[in-house]
Amino acid sequence: MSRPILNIKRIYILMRKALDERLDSHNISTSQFEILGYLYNAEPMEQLKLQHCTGITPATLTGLLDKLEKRGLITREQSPEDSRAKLVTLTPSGNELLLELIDVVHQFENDMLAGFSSAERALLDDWLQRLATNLGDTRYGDC
Amino acid sequence: MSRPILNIKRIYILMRKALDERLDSHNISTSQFEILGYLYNAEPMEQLKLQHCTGITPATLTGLLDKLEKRGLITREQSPEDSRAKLVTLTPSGNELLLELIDVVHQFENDMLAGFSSAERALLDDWLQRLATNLGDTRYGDC
DNA sequence: AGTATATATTTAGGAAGCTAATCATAAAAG
DNA sequence: CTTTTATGATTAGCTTCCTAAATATATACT
Repeated sequence: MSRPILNIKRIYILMRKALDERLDSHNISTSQFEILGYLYNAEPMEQLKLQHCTGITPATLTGLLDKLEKRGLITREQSPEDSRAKLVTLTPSGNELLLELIDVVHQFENDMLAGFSSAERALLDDWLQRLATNLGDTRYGDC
Repeated sequence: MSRPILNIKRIYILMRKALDERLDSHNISTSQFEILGYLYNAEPMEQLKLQHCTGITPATLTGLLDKLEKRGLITREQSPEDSRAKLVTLTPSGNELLLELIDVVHQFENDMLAGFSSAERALLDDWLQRLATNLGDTRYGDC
């Protein structure tokens, strides 16, 4: 019987494992990559905006940023406009790493989608978005 | 830019959260449901076969079965053919619960796929299988 | 101003998955 | 036989994610 939930779960677990292997030499996780990606070529960004863009919860985000900060890939500073908020910025070293990661991830996605035509990839992308929306995805569009 | 990996990750996280909410009153997780499903209407099954069917690692499976056993939903007994192996069986109480869960999950999947036609659902299912295969899925077909 | 409420982040603690190491039993090799 | 190797399950420990509660600052209401 068709059990989409089990396939999604399986794909996620296999994907993370395979991707973690490829990113292992860079000592970075999928979510960490995601965060760096949003900071690329952007102004310093409030953590709150990163939350909205990634859908990652505040508590999780704090932990991820702690690690990135310790490695010198980002900086966190108090926002001058709101002392509660912190502004996150990509460091030059973070920027350099990100450029390498983008290649690795792009190649990985390509391997994962082997056998899918461009049209199929576009449609799959659309469908994944629809699934996320049906599940109550709250990410914003301006990211 | 299209980032299928981030969409898959997001869908998985949202899916588990939403499904956990619906299964919460039954106090059962997605993976626990998956295991019960394979035991439905089947002979006692070796843990090893459950591993192959679900793709869950032995260590994780042990923990999940511990919980199911404690709740009296399954039994574990030494296999007469191989004293290392254990045979897992659904109890009447487990069977009863499973019947309820199937309805909940079916409804959930239906909600998740809202807006998808039957043909689209079939194709999506096919594509998810292909993704899993590309990622090195090792589940067997005879499950 | 002073109090109450709301917001941005952090801390603490839990669930589910993983790998690596261990234990017991089976199978294979000498 | 006895020793080595392989296999089924478990245990211990890590990671990533979550929720709920705490902290600090901002905003709104008398």
